[in-house]
Amino acid sequence: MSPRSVRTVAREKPDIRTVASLARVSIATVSRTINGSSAVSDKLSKRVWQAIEQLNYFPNTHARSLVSGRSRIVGIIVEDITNPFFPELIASFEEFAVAQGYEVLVSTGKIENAAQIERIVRRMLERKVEGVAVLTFGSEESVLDQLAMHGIPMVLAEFQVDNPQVRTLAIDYATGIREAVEHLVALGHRKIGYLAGPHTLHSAGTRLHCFQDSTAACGLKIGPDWIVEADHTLNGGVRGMQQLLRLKNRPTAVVCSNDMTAIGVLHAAHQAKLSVPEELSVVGLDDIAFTQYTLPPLTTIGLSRHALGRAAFEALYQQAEPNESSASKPNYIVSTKLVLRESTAPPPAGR
Amino acid sequence: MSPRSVRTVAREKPDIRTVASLARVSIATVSRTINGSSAVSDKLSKRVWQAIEQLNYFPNTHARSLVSGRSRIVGIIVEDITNPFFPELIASFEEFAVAQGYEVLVSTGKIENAAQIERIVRRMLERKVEGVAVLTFGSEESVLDQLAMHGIPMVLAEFQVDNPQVRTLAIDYATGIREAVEHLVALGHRKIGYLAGPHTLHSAGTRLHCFQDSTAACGLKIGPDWIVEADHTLNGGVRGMQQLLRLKNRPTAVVCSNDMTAIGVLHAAHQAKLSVPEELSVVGLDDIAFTQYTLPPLTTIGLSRHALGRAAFEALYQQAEPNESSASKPNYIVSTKLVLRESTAPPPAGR
DNA sequence: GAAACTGCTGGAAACGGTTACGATTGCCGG
DNA sequence: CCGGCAATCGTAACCGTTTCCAGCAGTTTC
Repeated sequence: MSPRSVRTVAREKPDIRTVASLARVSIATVSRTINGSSAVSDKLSKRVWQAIEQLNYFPNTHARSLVSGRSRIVGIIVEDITNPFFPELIASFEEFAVAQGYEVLVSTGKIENAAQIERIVRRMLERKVEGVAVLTFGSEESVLDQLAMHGIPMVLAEFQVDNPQVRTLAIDYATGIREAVEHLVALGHRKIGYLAGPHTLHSAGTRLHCFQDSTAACGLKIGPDWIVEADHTLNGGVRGMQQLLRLKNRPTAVVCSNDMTAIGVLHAAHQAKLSVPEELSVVGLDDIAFTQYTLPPLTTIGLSRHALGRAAFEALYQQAEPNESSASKPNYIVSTKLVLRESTAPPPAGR
Repeated sequence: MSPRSVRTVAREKPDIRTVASLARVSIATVSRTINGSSAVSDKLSKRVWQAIEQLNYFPNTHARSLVSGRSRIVGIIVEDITNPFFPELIASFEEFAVAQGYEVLVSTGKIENAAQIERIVRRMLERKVEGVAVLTFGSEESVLDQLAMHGIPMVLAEFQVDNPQVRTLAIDYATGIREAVEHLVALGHRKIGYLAGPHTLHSAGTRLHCFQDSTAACGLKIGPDWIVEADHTLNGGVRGMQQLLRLKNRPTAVVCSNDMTAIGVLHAAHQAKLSVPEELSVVGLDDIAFTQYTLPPLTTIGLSRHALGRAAFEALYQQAEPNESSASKPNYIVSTKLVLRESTAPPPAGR
């Protein structure tokens, strides 16, 4: 009738049966040639592929995962979509997942109460994910427990857990952070402050330890009020810096647990008429894109979200794919390194 | 044997059959009470819910969508995950989708050649999405065509298309942009530049038109080289501003097609020792979180990603849910408004 | 008091694949 | 020429739901 019906007519979606009959073989053979699950003669295989091509056929994912029990879906849980680090991490994770024919189910949004946890676990379970990457704050241990209870493989960053279903991605914060404090020390700084991440976040803890180790190794004495806990947000950085500014004896440099914090610090310093880097040096961590465009451009410890996303997916993939010939359980290591820009300089003359 | 086996034992996942036999009813009845697809007596209904509760049962999504033909998955396609606007948009979209029991399939990543388009369409088709929100650059028309050809409902921002399967979200850029130029004019500016988005992006086109209409309405004459095309990235903003700076007669204010561009402008101005806002006023568009923390904080035209994400999902939902009693095809409107911060001021004395 | 409805309920047939199992074929050595 | 074995293929069972259809009470209507 209407012309539009022509455009959307799209002849019936082809069956596996359609393919089989066009190729004059059984549906079992079609399935086998598609999945390579068992040998098919060249002659038939050719006919089948030809029919598939001709019909523009592709298998119905739902039927497939219903019978095989494998969904080819992996989940990823992050909390702070506002920090550009995470979108890029998700994008990378997705890239590798899609390349292997997996789809990814993303859960963003803070998770604060039992109902939300329940909801996330439910989503993952309903769609029968084959694994979940948990890259979040630390408040989610109960998510881990529930997922583990259902036997779902997981991977998490920088947080050892005794469950064999859980793999840990080792991130070498130590190197980058050491480079950063050595850099500051070389510039002449002796009083270095630290804006930590939330104590609930495990990776924030290891970052802090790396900082403490590095300063100790350099023979620095770090005043206890030079270390203040922020929350990895812009505003947290502002407040943290304001707290440092109230000190009578304050640091001449401050390293931050992430870039968002550092950008907040820049803002707070400017408000207080403190010029960076002349009167205060600051270094961030993550190397998000914005750090190149702050005033001044931020010296920061680079951490590749691309590498992290890849490692996260691969760790999952290995557990999901039974045929993957590696009984090994490699310790994925993601490295970090200092990238110098313009937010660091020697401390002001009077120390 | 090992203690761990206890933790992951997780008795067999309950069937619909398990529920049925525990409740002493047929599986048809269980299905009906769950879906409310047809009346079930109170007595049986109660027994069924009780059994569900007791077994901690939930339906197998794959089986469900195999037979029903409905996947309860919607897709969303964005290109620039690096612009914080989009992650927040995705998060909002996801929030509303999940609230309605939908799952969302995200496709990020630039789409530049036919193979990538093919890949995206394939992903959406394989998982049988019930609709797709396309919020991207303009280069993807062939994605639209292919999706439309398969009869998949779509929603896109600010881009009219003649296909009835496609709904358009109207975004009221006019108001916010008018407020912005009126604001600048009130401050005394008469020479206003514009850093446009890529011409391939339709919404960038309408933004530009709004700017031109507003300046015309104010009786301003805009020099042709005051309008330069950027690409909505940080670096694009830098380059665009540098181009404006090369002009002998350059604008005293510049409005940008988005915040990323504006932040780039701030950076370029600083490099050129131009102080904002004293020597140059700049206004962005989007109101991403970072604009509060730039130096100076950016005056920008706010556009709620929350509202946009909601509108996008609802437009899709309406097309997907047959029972939704609205034959109406509402024009979703998302509004914009100017938010004043510190990047605008009267032009320097000598005009 | 039978016929015609109404409202619930259960049996069984799909949905579109994968895969266990058996059947068929071809090739080989004896 | 025959038995045996490996390679290949087809038949049918199954995955966990939804839903059509028929059955069966309990009412209502003549």
